[in-house]
Amino acid sequence: MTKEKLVKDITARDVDFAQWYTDVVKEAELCDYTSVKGCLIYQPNGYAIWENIKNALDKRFKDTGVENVYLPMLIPESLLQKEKDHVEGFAPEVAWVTKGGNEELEEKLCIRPTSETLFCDHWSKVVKSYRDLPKLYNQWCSVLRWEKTTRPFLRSREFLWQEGHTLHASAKEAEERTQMMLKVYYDFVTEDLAIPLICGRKTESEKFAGAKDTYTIEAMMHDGKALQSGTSHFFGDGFAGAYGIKFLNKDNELEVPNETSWGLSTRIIGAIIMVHGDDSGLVLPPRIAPTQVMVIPIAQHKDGVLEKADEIVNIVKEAGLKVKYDYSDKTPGWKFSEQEIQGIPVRIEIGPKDIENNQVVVVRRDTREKIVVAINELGEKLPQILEQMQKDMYNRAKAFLDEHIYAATTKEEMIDIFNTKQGFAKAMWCGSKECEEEIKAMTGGASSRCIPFEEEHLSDKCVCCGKDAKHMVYWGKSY
RNA sequence: CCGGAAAUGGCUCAAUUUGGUAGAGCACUUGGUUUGGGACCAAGGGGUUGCAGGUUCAAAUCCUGUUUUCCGGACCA
Repeated sequence: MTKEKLVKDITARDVDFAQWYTDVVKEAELCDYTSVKGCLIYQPNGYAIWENIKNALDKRFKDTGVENVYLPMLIPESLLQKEKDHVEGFAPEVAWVTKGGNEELEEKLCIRPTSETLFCDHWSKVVKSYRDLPKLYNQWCSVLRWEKTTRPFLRSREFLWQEGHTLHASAKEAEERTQMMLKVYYDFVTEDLAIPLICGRKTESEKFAGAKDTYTIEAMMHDGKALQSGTSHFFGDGFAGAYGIKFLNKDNELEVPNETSWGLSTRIIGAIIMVHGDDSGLVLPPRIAPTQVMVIPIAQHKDGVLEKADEIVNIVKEAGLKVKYDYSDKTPGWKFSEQEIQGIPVRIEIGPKDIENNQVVVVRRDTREKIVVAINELGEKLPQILEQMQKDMYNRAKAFLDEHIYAATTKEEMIDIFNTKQGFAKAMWCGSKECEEEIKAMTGGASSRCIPFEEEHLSDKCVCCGKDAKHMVYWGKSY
C-alpha cells in the first residue's frame, strides 16, 4: 500500500518531474492562471502558505530590530538610472507606465522590479547624521519583472516577496547585517520549512546587479536542480554614493554610509513543493502548514460518529493545532486523497470501531504510517507526532542533499556528473569567469551556486583550467 | 527571445484528416441507497469551440494575425 499511487491525475514524479510539479500546483489548488502571462491568482491554499511564511519570517526580522515600511510601486526613469550596474542588470526586464489616462507622461515610470532606488532616494533626503543610523527597513510587497518564460511560483512576472534594506555608518556593520540576515533565512528555511541548504557567497558573475557581495541559500530540488531560495547583498557605499546619501560622523566629517538588501519570495513555495512533495501531491512541513490536522469521520451517518468527531476537533484545537474537518457526503477514500493532495500533515480517522475502543487513527502524510492513539492521550501525542514529522522531513531531505553532491577534480568527472547524475558537484575553481562559462557549456548548463563558508580542499588545481585553485565551489543546474 | 505542442461546458477529451447546425466521462443540482483508500441508481442544469479578421450558401473544422498555457533551450530570483 505504501508505494502505491493513491491519487489520480498527478503525473508520477519520477516519470516527468516538470509535469508532476505543474499537476501538484493545480491539483492542490495553490494558484490559478490568468489572462496575463506570468501573473497568478494565489488561491486560498497557496496564499495561506505565504501568509504563514510571512508571519514567521516577519517575526524573525523584527527580532533583529527591523521595521516594516511601504514604498510606491512606481519609479521614475531618472531615479532608476543613477546606479549603472543596477540599471543594466534590470533594464531588460522592467515594465513601464507611459500614459496616465490618455495623456503621455513626461517621464515614464517603471513598475518596481526591486526597490533599492526608492530606498536610496528616500534616505538621501532624511539621513543627515550618524545619529540617524542605522536604518533597518523591510517591505512586504509585489514586484514585476517581465520574464520570458514563466512557471507558477518559480518564475512569475509579478511575485510577492519581502525586500529588506538597511543603511549603516560603517562597512563592517553593514557586512555583519548581510550575514545576519542570511542566517535568519537559513534558520527559517531549515527549521520551519524543513529544507536543508547550502549557503555561501556568489561568484562575481552570479552577483546581484550593483552588489559588492551576494550571499545565498541554495536548496536542492528532488530532480537535483538548485533553487536559489533567498539572497542577502552587501552593497558597500556604491548605491549610497550614486544616490548622494551622506551623513556627518562624530568628528563632523561627511561620510557615505553602507547599505544592504535581502529578499525572499513566493518562489520558496516552489521549493517546498519540489523538496517534500510526492506522487500523491503536496507534503507540507507541519510548522508552516495552514491546516495541520484533518479530521475525517468514517461511516458518519451512524449514531454518535459526528458527535465524536466534533469532540476530536475540539481536542486538537485545544492542543493549539490548526484543524479542519470534512463532514461532506463524499466517501472516506475521496477525503483521504484530497487531504493528501493538499499536503495536510496528518489526518485523524474516527469511525465506529475507534469509538468502541476510545481511540482514533492518526495517519502521517509523509510516511502514511497509521498510529492508533487513545483519545485521552491525543492532545498530548499529536504535537509530538507533528514535531517528529517535521524532523523526519528535514532529515530525509538532508540525506537526499548529501547523497546528491559529487566531488570532481577533473573536467571529465565534471562532465560525467552532469551527464549521468542529478545533483550538485563540488569542485575547485581558479576564480575566472572564463572557467565558469566553460563549465556551463561543457556540462549542459551547470552554474556556480556558491562558494561555501566552509570550503573543502579537494585539490590544488582548478577543475577546468588546471591553474592554481582559489576556492571550492558548488555547481549545479538551477531553476 | 528561439524550437515543439496545445487552446472545445468547471475539468479531461471527442468531433478537425474529408467544412453541414457541438458529444462523452468526471464535476455540479435534486432524490434515494452507501461509507476504514477517489461508491451506486435515477432525474436535471450548463458550451455562439481563447480572441480578431478572412474564405464559404455554410467554419470547432480551412487561411492570416494575436493572446495564453505546457515541454525543451538561451536569459533571469
